[in-house]
Amino acid sequence: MELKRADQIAETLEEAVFKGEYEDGHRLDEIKLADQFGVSRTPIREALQKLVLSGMAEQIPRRGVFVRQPGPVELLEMFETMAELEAACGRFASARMSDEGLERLARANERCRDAVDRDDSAGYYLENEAFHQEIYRGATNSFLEREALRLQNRLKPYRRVQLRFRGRMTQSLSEHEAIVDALKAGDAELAATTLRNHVTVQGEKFQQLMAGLNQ
Amino acid sequence: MELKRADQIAETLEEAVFKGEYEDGHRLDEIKLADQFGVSRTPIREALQKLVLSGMAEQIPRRGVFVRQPGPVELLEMFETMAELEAACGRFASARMSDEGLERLARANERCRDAVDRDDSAGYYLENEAFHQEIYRGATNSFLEREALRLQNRLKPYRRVQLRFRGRMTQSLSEHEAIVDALKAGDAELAATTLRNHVTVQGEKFQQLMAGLNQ
DNA sequence: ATCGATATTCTTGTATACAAGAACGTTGAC
DNA sequence: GTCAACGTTCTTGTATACAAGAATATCGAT
Repeated sequence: MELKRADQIAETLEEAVFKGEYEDGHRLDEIKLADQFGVSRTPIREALQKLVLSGMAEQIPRRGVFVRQPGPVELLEMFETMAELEAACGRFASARMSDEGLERLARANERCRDAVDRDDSAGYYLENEAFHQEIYRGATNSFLEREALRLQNRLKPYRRVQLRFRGRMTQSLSEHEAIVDALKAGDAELAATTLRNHVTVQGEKFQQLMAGLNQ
Repeated sequence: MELKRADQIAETLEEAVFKGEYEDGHRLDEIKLADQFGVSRTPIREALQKLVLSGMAEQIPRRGVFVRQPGPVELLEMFETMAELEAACGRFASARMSDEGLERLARANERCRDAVDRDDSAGYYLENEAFHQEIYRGATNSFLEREALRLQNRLKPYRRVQLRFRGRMTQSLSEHEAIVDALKAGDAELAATTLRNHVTVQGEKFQQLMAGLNQ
């Protein structure tokens, strides 16, 4: 389906905020953006409203729309929440995932292993994402799946950095195998616990890296 | 802070959708709404976009904005997700809740008991809401607290009906006491389990009532 | 040089206009 | 009577205009 101009612009702006092209507190100027995109202010205003409602910017009435990059505390909280959502997905998936789903999950993890063998962190990152999305799908709860995808997407720029730690890909793969085993065994608690710990480690690695950069 | 007109209209429309004033699939006519609220289409369009982005309506480009009342399956999924979010809040709160917070929680539950004694389901409903919000706060994770509040608010029209079941208030109160005990004991798993079960029962009661009405 | 008041400029929120696409009604053929 | 094509009407998406409020600049007094 064809997106209207305002929606296209919203996607472009969200990507730019993700990439850090605008720093925290930057005011998104309607007139400048209208010039930049070659449109009137109306679709720009509509696009900015999307950013505000998704939490990537905040609006102060009659003052403007300001970019909001999450600080370290908020990121920690988001990773904690992501860990709990993934644990919930794992719990449901352990009972509800079909045999086909388990097959796809195992294959996604094999592609993760191939990426580790190649020392390919970009490939690992993509296959890791697909691995987790297979579990969200396996929870067989569309609402929870959407919530998990939304937060996974929100944390995308930060999830990547954890792979910079030496040995993290190998460790992550090992954790994946424990997750797959728990799901195959139909062990709800084990699936929940291994997933929660797996994502918690992601958040911790991120915090450690940020702490290192700020010194 | 003073809300702009568009935001005021959005709140009014959201309340109307909550209350079921618009049935599922109803097209929200920009021109009619502009007349009704005595404004131009511009703030109406902005308000409608809020409804779309919060999931209460869907937009089909160049066709219009249509109200989306969740069906039974989606409601079940939302209650399931709510149960998992509350379990997560309970897990964190068991370790992080302050003594003052535990005091406030116990007092909120005493007000629930008073409402049961009066056979006051409206009062119970309000105090029950405050009870749960105290646990969200006690999780000491602002992001998770906002997510839980958002879904609690979304499920508001449906949570109320469960109290129509005979004996449900007394049962709910009993479950509350188990929750308070688990939090006081600092038992993360018990807190999570009792909260998850408590909210799952809410969802189940709702389904049973809907099934009865549809016959 | 600094500070407060006032004036000016700029940006936002809303109103209105217009083009394009969708929905609906009418007409003619079968 | 039904269906397809065409014409008309209505609604949406975007452009532009304007008023109001916020931000910034300037000027005068100390």
